[in-house]
Amino acid sequence: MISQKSKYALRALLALARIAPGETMRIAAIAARETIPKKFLEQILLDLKRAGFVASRRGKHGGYLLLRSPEEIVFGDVLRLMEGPFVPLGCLSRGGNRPCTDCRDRALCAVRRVFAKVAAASDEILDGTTLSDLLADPKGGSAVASDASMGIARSISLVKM
Amino acid sequence: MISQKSKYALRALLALARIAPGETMRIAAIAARETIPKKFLEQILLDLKRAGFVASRRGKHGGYLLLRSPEEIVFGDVLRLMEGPFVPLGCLSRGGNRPCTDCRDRALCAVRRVFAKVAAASDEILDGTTLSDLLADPKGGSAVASDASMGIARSISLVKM
DNA sequence: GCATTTATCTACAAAATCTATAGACTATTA
DNA sequence: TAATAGTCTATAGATTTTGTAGATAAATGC
Repeated sequence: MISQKSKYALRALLALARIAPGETMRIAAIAARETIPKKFLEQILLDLKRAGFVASRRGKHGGYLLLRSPEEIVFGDVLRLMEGPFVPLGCLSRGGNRPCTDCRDRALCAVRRVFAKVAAASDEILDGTTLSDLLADPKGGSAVASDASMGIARSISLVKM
Repeated sequence: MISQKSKYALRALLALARIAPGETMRIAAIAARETIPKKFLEQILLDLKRAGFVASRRGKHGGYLLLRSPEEIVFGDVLRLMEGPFVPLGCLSRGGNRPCTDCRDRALCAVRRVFAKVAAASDEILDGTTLSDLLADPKGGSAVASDASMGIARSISLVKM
């Protein structure tokens, strides 16, 4: 389950993506517009700033602005910043293959292997979607085709183990 | 991130899948074999029992056994039992389309749409993997092909929105 | 310079969730 | 009827999440 913090971060970035390039938006304005607790949002924006997603200006006419263009702001990057590695198992940190501490036999590793697939499939979507995908087309979201019905998922190609 | 509880549940089921059909395995034995706190495992097994995955016998020579065959025990079902709906956003309960309470504008819905894809991709893997997949082939896990390298994910076909 | 505005920082607190433990109880078997 | 093994309810400790408080620092306009 994604945290409120991540959701707030994505919404704040989307709010900033909607203003004119070079302009700023105040924390209070973002908070009001997106229904986010202001003091909580402050911390989130600082995290986003330290990670280089946004910049800020102080004083009158201050506020926040995007530091990268919406095409360059990838969902997966934002989520990994806010949540730590977005993986279903602790031992599955991005690219890492270190065993879990309580992984004594093949059984757990088998479990791990399944969740590695889940993580890879999630990353594929999250790393293939940027802010601009959401701005451009309210129906779409990423380059991935989407025309099947809920229960009838068919195949995923090339999921890394 | 998957909970310890789910991991324990899957490991316990795998342990039961490895004994001869019709035989039982005691809680204490499962706990020792899989390094799971015994009293915690008790609760987990009760949940699994109420959901119809396992049955139990009391008294001497009692214990637990699988109620369904390993081919019929689907990862996704176990996880949804232990974790609630395995989706990245609260408003994405299985099949449901009810809006989030704080989903005021298109922006958040756009966020929601991306995570719907993630949920669908996860479900596809988790619902396509059974206990028997793990028992049969320690290298495999599900029917999904897996031969790409980590960073080079390519395409996912037919992810439901 | 001074007041105002706005972001920055550190610490803390309330709430929820996760993980696990305790202990009394019930059913089964020998 | 004693021993074994699952059942049930309550609770406690730890961690994480979510949010708040209050002081500080920088920029701007007058």
